[in-house]
Amino acid sequence: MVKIKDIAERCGLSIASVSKALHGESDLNPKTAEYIRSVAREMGYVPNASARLLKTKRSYNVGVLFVDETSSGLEHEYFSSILNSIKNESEKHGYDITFISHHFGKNYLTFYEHAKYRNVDGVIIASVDFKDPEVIQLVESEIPTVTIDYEFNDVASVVSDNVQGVRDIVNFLVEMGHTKIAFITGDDTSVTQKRVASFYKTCGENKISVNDEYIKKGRYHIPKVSGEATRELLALDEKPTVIMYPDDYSLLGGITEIEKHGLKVPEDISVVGYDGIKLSRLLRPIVTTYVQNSTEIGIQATKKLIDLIENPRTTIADRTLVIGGLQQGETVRKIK
Amino acid sequence: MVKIKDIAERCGLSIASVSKALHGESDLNPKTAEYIRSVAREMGYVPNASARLLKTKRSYNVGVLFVDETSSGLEHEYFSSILNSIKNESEKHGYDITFISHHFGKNYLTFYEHAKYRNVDGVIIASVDFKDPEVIQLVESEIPTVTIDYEFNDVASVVSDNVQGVRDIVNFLVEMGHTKIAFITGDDTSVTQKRVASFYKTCGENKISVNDEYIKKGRYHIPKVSGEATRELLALDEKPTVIMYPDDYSLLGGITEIEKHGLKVPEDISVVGYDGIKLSRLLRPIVTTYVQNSTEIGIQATKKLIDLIENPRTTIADRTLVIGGLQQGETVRKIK
DNA sequence: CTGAAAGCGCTAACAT
DNA sequence: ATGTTAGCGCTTTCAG
Repeated sequence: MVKIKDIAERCGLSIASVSKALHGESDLNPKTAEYIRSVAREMGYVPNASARLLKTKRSYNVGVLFVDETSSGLEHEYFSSILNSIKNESEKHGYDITFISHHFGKNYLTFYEHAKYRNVDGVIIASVDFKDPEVIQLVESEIPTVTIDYEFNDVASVVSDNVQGVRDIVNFLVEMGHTKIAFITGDDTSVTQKRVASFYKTCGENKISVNDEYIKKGRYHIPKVSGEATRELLALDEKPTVIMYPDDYSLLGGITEIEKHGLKVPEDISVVGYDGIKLSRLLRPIVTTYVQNSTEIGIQATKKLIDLIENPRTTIADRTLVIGGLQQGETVRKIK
Repeated sequence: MVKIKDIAERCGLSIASVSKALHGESDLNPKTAEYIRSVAREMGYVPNASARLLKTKRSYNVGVLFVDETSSGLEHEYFSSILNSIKNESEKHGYDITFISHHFGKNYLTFYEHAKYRNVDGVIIASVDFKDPEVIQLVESEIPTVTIDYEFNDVASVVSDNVQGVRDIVNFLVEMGHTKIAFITGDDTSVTQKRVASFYKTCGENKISVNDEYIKKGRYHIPKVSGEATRELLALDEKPTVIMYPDDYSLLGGITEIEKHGLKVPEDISVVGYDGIKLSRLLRPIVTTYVQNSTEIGIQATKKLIDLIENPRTTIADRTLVIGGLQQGETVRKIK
């Protein structure tokens, strides 16, 4: 491994000069600097991030906390897309990514400890149980953090506009003549609470009285659960004319159930998803869904975090709202 | 930040003793060691991976090279699933993951340089252009590497059994009475070459003469391309009775095209995918596809790499074949 | 059993 | 314009 000292020796200069040349400091003869750089290049010099960090306390590493109970957080398109976006944006700024986890090396580390262990400059948190004491420990620590789809007081956040999302969906359904609207929700999280609140509010604005039997508790990304909820809805005396699902995967579970009953989408019953995964456009009929702008969410979160890291004084830990858009699709039928 | 020195001072001992206690060295009074550890715990000590690395040359960091032209490699379920599996397996062994990329911080770094910069102990390479000189530089370097779905001489690899996959598919099709089998391939990679070779071979074994018009060049994960290839196949005088697609996404593009022609799957024409993404089980009809064992691939690759890192002498850089399984599904119709 | 000291590769304040 | 030097936090010989 070639190091600064090697270059210094080869050039007959001090390591300080080499370091300066490599950083383009001004108090060095430009000729000398260029010479040093050419030698460095020729010798295949690559700086050592760890050695640098030890001195500067800056790792140029962004921690990413992305977990769920099933350890398959990355497999949900919404999150893998956000992650991909965080990765691309971070790299653009010269940062790398480190996944924060319960690092079971020799001994158990909490999220915060893991972040310290790897000296990350900041952490982006998404798709976790935000009530977890370890997550709270992390956001309350001195490490800059940005949360995605959740808001802590005084912590920067980037959130997809779930209120607007559900409002857009409901308004669209009303336009299409629907009033018997069922809603299968996701797990009980703040995102879900916002969606439900927006559902009631928008229904109210449209003078639609919500039938409580039409609200079913479901789970995110578990088609089977929404299939069951769908079955219950179909068993009602007064069936809904449209069912809203918590996400596009769940919608598929619902459609399967609907077809089992010999019904067709959207002729006999309409359905709406959420997320706007790529497949929602590939399926026939094209899925009616609210497309979350996952790429933008990742970009905003990363920019915010880097800003927080590099300009702690002038950056405020506010909330960034990212709006998506309704994909009208073909799974909602116009009534009357 | 509490460091070893702080603990040493608090205990009235030397930093050497503290370091030893923390590592459970035997040449230390057990009582003293336990005392030191309790103080460390109480003070909230977390080791500094970078400082340790500087001394030991071990980062406990695994580099992961995952790219494609569109910078969306992570969004393909096959790869995000492998990545998730690499992540989980690495963490189990006390390793973290660093994405290797063209790190555009101050100056451009090659993959190899980036790997050195971050001091990764080894690299897992997947989903890249394996002809890229930078990739070759990396695998030929002193850094331990494992490739996924590609084989270099003398480089450890973990590959999904594409030969068996296509064989299983073709044999199944033949059992179902098909002889007019079309095959839309993926990009021209070694994986594709293996699949095509296996296609010809298996057809031969079944005494089926392959009509060259039935072989179409396609692209992986681009439904539109396979849609077009499908259109060409449907325009033939003697249409195939079944079309094999390079992946499950592409299959959806094909189905869309088929339905545009007023044909139904599988009544009028059968289709087969590849990969076995989750959705392939959620769709109706359930997709007939070959399920690649992506989780196992990730686990094997990680284990191999760590073995290579920790036991360089005794570990051989061989090839590990991971087999999948045919998901019979419902998109292939039995003929006669 | 415990401690002193060297040094990993780098930066940056302080000389010269 | 260039060089000296003191660490960053840790491990690890080698002494005691």
